Amino acid sequence: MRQKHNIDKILENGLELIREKGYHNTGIDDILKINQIPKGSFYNFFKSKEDFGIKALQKYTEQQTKWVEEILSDKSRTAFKRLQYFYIKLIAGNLEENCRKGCLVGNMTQELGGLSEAISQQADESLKRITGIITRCIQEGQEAGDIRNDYPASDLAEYLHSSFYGFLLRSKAGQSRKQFDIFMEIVFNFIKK
Amino acid sequence: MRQKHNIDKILENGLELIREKGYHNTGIDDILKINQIPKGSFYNFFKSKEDFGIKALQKYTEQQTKWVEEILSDKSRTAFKRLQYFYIKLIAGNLEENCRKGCLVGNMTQELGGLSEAISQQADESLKRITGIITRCIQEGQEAGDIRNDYPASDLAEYLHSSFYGFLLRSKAGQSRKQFDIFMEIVFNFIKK
DNA sequence: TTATAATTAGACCGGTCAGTTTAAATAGAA
DNA sequence: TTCTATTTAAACTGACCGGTCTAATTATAA
Repeated sequence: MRQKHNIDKILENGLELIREKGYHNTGIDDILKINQIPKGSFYNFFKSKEDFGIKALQKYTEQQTKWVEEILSDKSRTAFKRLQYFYIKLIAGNLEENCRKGCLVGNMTQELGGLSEAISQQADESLKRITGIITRCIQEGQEAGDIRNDYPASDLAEYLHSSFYGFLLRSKAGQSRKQFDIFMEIVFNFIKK
Repeated sequence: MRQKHNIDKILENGLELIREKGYHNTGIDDILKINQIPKGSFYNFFKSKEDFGIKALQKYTEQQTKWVEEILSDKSRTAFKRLQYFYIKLIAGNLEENCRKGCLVGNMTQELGGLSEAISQQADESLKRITGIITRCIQEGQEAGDIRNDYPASDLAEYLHSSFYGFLLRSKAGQSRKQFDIFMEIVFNFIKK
């Protein structure tokens, strides 16, 4: 029998809900309601809430990597400028949401990092995928000579992206704009050659 | 009537629970159980779960500030070395807990930042207190000449501490040791003169 | 057409959620 | 001692939690 409901759509709507409200603060019923599906269908597609969480994380990561890849492979800018543009875009999106939602990967890592081994693993995988893309861009910049090369590209990528998560977190409590300015100024001052 | 139960102790035990399991994943009943108190007493001391959360945050911040203040005012080391020592200690404590628990302020900011205005405010207040102490130490280092002075001390403090939260978050998903090494190496390379 | 398997549907399960209520115990003030 | 106010105690409320169950529906294969 062909599916009446669209699993991708269910994931996207649910993922957005978890990103906003958190994992434990989002009930299965909330996900059913926003998608207008009965419970039986949900448990036909996903074997548990945790399973849904993992698949939501995968879906989100797919979307993100696609977007990052696009920006960081645009050869019309230098690698350095591409990275700057990437984080400017990220920050702009965050400010539009009043810094209330953040990143699903970061949020779930924080909330479930010590609690669910399966979700920790998926989060780690997601983070590796993104930093992998950033690493390649930094490598390019190092070879071109606009990014410092006294550190391995992978370390600089880890530094860049992990730091960003810190400022993302900080902005959730308040004073958002200023935090991001400090991040952009200092971090890009450090990596430039 | 004098209190039979100790509010401070209730806060400390409850705070530890929330730090481990998260705010929404910790029930009032869990807090009652660990403290061996009935519900009536809890609601006699705290007007709601949110109220408990705020007071737990305050308690935790008190403890933290006291500890930070102690380390960062030890004049037997240079300001730079004091900061290094502070983060080494912080990281060591985190590794001991297998990076599973993190920081209550960070955790609650992430989980409740967009959801509870009252808790966001308390978290912001807590973060300001800590970065304030770090700022003063950096200022000292700038005057003594071992920390770069081309940025305001407050910006460097914000940079240091927010970045640290990012690495703390990252370590919850995996590869902990390596993340912290990158943090220490790069961040202190940047702030040194 | 009939048999089979996947999907849809929602009532239902025991347990837990934050919070209320009522009453007993206990303290200090008078 | 008596009065009053606070604290202790736990049963209780209605809503919601993740998850199960059975039945009806639907599509495909034989």
